[in-house]
Amino acid sequence: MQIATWNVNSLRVRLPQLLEWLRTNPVDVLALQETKLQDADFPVAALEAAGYGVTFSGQRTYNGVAVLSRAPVTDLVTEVPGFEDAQRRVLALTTSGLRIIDLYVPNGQALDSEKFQYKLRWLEAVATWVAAEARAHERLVVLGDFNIAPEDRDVHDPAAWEGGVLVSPAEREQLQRLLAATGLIDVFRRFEQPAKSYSWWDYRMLGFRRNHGLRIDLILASPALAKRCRGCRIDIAPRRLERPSDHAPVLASFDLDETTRDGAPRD
DNA sequence: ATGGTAGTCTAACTA
Repeated sequence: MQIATWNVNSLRVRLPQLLEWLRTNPVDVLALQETKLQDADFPVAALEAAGYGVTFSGQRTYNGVAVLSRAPVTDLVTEVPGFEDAQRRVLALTTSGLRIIDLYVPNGQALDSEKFQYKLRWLEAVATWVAAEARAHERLVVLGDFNIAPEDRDVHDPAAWEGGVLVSPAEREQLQRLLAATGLIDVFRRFEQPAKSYSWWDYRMLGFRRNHGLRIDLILASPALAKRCRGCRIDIAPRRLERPSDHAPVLASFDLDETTRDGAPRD
């Protein structure tokens, strides 16, 4: 079972790249962010033809999340309980025995901005919701664009970023609180990784060519699922293409067989 | 000290 997340920064622009990527990376579940499409404009037919069911919560111009899945979907949620929000940033569903929560965390713009306060309030509400989902679902994956680099090793130049959004103590603490409250695990760090591994590079200042990136796209798994995670990697190939998204996809593979070859339960 | 690029939609906002 392969699961991935990709902030495509406009699904309309990136659809050809997405279809090509799915051909060579036939993942079972793909969480998308920043689709920037109203539901009526979602490219249902093209993705169904590629072998995926589509579930989406869209908005014109900004935000928008979607999940592509090979297996049927149930129990769709597109609102954070008790949190009024016109912005389409969350999508939860169940497929293949897994609870999937796709998140597009607010960027926050600047630490002294109204948008940063919104980011913190949003994270607070989402943490409460995800904690409830974690209690209800043993096999939970929370993935997406978190717009938070968890640690300094996830930042190309921590000194240059100090005092900025994506790395500030306030939002990092919110992320750590979410992990502590839910037991969720950042599976990327469960495996040996190349040094300076990032998932997002600014379009400006030759960010990608100089590997001036941040790792802000995460796959979090519940303890029961993290135990079954067999790998996690960032695929930077799409970031090299003409007219790329500023984010690269992140993939994780899970071994969900209930038993080993000799029939004994695996743990 | 500021700007650089991309997407949406042609003005300015968001990232």
